[in-house]
Amino acid sequence: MYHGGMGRKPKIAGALRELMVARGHHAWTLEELRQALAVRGLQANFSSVFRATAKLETDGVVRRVELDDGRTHVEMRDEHHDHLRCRICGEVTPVPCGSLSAALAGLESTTGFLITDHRLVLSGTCPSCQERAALPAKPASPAAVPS
Amino acid sequence: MYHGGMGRKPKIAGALRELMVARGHHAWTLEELRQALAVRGLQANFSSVFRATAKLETDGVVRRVELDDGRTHVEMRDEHHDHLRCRICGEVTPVPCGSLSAALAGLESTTGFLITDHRLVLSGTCPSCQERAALPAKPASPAAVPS
DNA sequence: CTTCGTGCAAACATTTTGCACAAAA
DNA sequence: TTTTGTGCAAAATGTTTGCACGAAG
Repeated sequence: MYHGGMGRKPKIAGALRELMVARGHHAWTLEELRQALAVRGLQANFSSVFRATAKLETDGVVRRVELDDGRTHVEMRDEHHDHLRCRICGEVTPVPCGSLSAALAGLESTTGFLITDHRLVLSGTCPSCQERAALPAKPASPAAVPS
Repeated sequence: MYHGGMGRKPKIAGALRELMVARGHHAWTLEELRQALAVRGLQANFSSVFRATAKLETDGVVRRVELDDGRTHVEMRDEHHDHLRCRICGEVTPVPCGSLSAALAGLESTTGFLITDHRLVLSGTCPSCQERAALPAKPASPAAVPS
């Protein structure tokens, strides 16, 4: 016995757009999107999130990007940018790729390739995690410093 | 009834190294490696290729890179470089990333990130595929020119 | 003996699709 | 009615691990 359409709270795709334009987070995995919807009171199935984002992609609203954690991420499709990902906290920050353009133009002429797209994933440590790493593990227990 | 060790033709890892240093191909998927071994007469199991490459990675001989086709690729670990991938024929060409270094240094100071690694995947059309696309589908049927 | 590399199968993680069905048009 | 969006289950895809076992030391 199926109960698919259920109450069918109107729309997942719409809620996803609201979520993603609200920012605070930049590149979402499908599971992150599903959980964020749940927090907002919309219990959606993973498949539905998958299909809703697929539709948003078709409509040109979002773009799918592969960062380096094996899962696909979805982001709003504003102007092109690259990605800075902190290896410690995992947060993804967009960065403009202006300084790259010149380098790409040079590559086109030296390689003969027609470059139609690029994706630059930068890995490193974000400022907050650098601070955290610089501090003793806890001021309260200075003897607990690991190395 | 298992017959695991079989004849155990000496070594997969060694054969993989030979394959990969021989070049002609740059970034290999595990399946590509397995097939290439088969052509050379070494029937290896996918898992064995997986583990052999894992070992090579641990030994610092190869590196794993995620290009944009969903599968993991393996490449020899010489100096760092970026990747040009043709969207038509799929061939991957390494390119030096010298011109990028300056841009990265600039990003470090403007973002506060400590950038420890990067991966640039360029997509486009390689020279051969550009030629192929520019030609009429076949010289024998000039009326078949698409646009 | 122990260690290592291997084949095979199964587990695992993630993405995608098939099907039924409710709501909307 | 048809179309669309949905839940659920299962398939598809790619990666990883468990286990037996032969070869090497």
